[in-house]
Amino acid sequence: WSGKTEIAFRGAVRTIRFSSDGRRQILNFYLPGDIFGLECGKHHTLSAEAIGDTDLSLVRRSLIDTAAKQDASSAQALISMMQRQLQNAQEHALVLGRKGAGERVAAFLLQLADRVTAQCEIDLPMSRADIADHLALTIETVSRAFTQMERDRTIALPSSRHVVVRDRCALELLEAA
Amino acid sequence: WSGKTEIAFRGAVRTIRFSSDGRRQILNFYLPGDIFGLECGKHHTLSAEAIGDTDLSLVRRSLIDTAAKQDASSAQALISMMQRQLQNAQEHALVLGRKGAGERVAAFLLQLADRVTAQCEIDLPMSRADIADHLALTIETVSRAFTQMERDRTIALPSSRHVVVRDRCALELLEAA
DNA sequence: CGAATCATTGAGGAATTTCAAGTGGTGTGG
DNA sequence: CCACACCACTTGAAATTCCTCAATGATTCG
Repeated sequence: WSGKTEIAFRGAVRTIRFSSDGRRQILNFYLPGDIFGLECGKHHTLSAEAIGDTDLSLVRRSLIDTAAKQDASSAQALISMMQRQLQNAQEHALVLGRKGAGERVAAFLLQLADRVTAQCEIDLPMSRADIADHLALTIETVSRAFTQMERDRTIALPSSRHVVVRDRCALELLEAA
Repeated sequence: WSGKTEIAFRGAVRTIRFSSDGRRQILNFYLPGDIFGLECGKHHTLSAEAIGDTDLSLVRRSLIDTAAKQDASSAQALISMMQRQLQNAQEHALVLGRKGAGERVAAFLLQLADRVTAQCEIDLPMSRADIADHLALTIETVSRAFTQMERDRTIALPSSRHVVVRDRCALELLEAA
């Protein structure tokens, strides 16, 4: 995968990097409407995978660059999208570096809740393993965090891929912990 | 601090984010010649501090943006700088997420070694606390990692702020571990 | 129904943090 | 010049958190 920028229409996408010894880190998940691939420079440093059936719109990188060259406003748009990506990456570093397991999962759920239309009903397109590799935890630890939140009545889990946020405040409190 | 992009001439700078409960995460260190502040969008999400005496060159953000608008090549330059920053942030997330204490310190030293002229003699401008807050470890763990490397003859520590890389291969091996 | 995959749960172990004490250099005042 | 205080750093032992390993449950699909 190289030289393309993409927009997810349906489904979900994960961007991945592998450490030298094969451990997987999921950098981000992309939902319908999100744009990704902006970071690709000359070297391929990451790969992207669809999660389940996904419709994408591909845009050649060269098209974007020439558009940015010719049109000041597209250049500005590109720059501010990259700024958001950069801030997002830094936020992620903060979460990985300075938060415990429960706090990471809470932050993840809140971030997701803000991105979907029904802000209390989240359909997780990704597996526990994906969440674990995004938050730098194990599957088991993620699962335990979910169960704990369910016990505390912070969330409900009608099914393992469907989360209902019962108490957003408690979730925000948990994130800060 | 806002709306400025800066170039370090002398000394060093750290960029910082605080988690809601006050824990500090140092996102990056900047050495002479480095450029930082590209990520600043409308909201201030991070702050920057000089480490010791530092000379800086400030550039108004608006100047950069207008330059990018008028000149295609400056826009391209800005975009590729941001790409590098983004890749760097993702690499950092990988380090924080998927590496142990020793590996993080090794990665940090290698990264630093590649940035200074004398590739084996590193003068650390930052304290152990700064390194700890960058690598998401404690002061003590960083200190222990240094001591361990010294015992293994991987590095030498003439003083606590001066590192001599004795065996770069061992360091690279350690990083991958 | 059985197999396969994904998720949950529990017990034990490993790595890092926390807490507490000690070292070493540096500057200051006697 | 030495005693002292101060700071950053180092070191050790105990505590905590998360991971590993192993078993069990739930859901889907042939």
